[in-house]
Amino acid sequence: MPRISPITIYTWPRAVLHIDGDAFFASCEQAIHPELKGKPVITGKERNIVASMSYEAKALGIRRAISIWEAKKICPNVVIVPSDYETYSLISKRMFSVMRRFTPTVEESSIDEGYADLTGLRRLYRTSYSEIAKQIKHQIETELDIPVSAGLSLTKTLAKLASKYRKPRGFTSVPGDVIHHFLKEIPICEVCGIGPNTTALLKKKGVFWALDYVQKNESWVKQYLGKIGGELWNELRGEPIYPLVPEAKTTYDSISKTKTFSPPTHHYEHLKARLYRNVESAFIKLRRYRLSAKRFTVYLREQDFKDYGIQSDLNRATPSPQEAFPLIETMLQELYRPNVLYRQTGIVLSRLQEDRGLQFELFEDPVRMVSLHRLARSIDEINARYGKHTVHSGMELYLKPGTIGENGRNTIPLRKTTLLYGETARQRLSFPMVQIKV
DNA sequence: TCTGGGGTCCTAGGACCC
DNA sequence: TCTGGGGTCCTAGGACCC
Repeated sequence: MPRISPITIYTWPRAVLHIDGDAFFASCEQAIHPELKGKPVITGKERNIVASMSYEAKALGIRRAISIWEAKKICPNVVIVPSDYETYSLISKRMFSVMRRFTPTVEESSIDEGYADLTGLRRLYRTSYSEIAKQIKHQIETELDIPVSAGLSLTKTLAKLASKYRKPRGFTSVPGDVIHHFLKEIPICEVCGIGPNTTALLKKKGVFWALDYVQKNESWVKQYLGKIGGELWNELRGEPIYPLVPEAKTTYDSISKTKTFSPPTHHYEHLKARLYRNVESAFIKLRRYRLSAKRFTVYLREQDFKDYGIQSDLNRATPSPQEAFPLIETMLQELYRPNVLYRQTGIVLSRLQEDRGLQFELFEDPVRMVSLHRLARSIDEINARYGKHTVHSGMELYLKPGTIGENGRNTIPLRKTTLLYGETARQRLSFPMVQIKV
């Protein structure tokens, strides 16, 4: 038998560019409102938590996830703006379109960062990869008026480390022959994929820098860190494992909504109202993507930050919260302990499928099903026109302080346009309301 | 790090089947 | 008295990311 020799595939080194917006949200605000340039700016007013801060604010010691109140204490004249996600995603789209002018292989990894594969473009532009990278960065910064940092190297992992290396407005190129010099200066915890737990483990094994890591052998890292450990080991050595994924994300594996409230409460109806709000929000998003959900996970977070969840499936995926509410209420009852204070409710929708309209199970009431689905669509239309949660579950009235559930009163100040549906609204309230027959 | 919200992926172990 | 072996699928939970 003749020996069959393996086919050798020769690969050229890739040139991967990582572009990362510097203080992206705050920079967008400064681009749109030039009078804010040079000033400390923070976004996140609507949640009372700093979502993003300009470099001026960072210099004063303001950090992410602190409260707006604390930020004000640090710097009384800090400019506080609500997050304007629509504008940010518009600027984000323009950033990626600049990158796509150079190459179609662009991956949008989040709103403020992405990768571009420049491999092979040297001939086209008759210049080095570094020069092409600098051009892309320059065009983004001048056209959009926002600062970005750029990193260029052989793999996604290296390119991302490179863009982080000098910030803001930095550019770092790490060609193959200097990788080890570069990794000598990178603490292992900075590598994307190495979190706090893995860092702690590696520290015990004497690995502090990215260079220590790549100097271990592959079986060692696989033994301690599994598949991901091996992948990162290769990526850090310049061997590409992770491909660029140019397709835009069009669907989800799961959709969740959680919200923390204070003060914590042990009041059952209040929790239920919070949870129903989460559920409705999650379903709104679900329907926007034309999906339906089969699995539901209900979470309660206790005062000491312990989470308890419970999970259950419907026999068929649904796009309508009405169909899920009975199940969700049962799960909540199962989880709820009267003497515990809770600070957060949450819902996760999973086992998502494309919503292909209605398919009836035996024994189901088709008329009711059709009504429920039409109700959901109508609510979407009304809410699209008049604002989110204009029509919402009557259960949510428990969220208005000083009304039902709190002191037995059942009158409530409503927005003129507030409509209600659901059992609670019909049964418990005596004021005029729009009744929707289900 | 005194703690917000929304995601993805990996893995060990159990259930089940032949 | 001793007690197969292997594959697949599913699940819960952990870890990580922005």
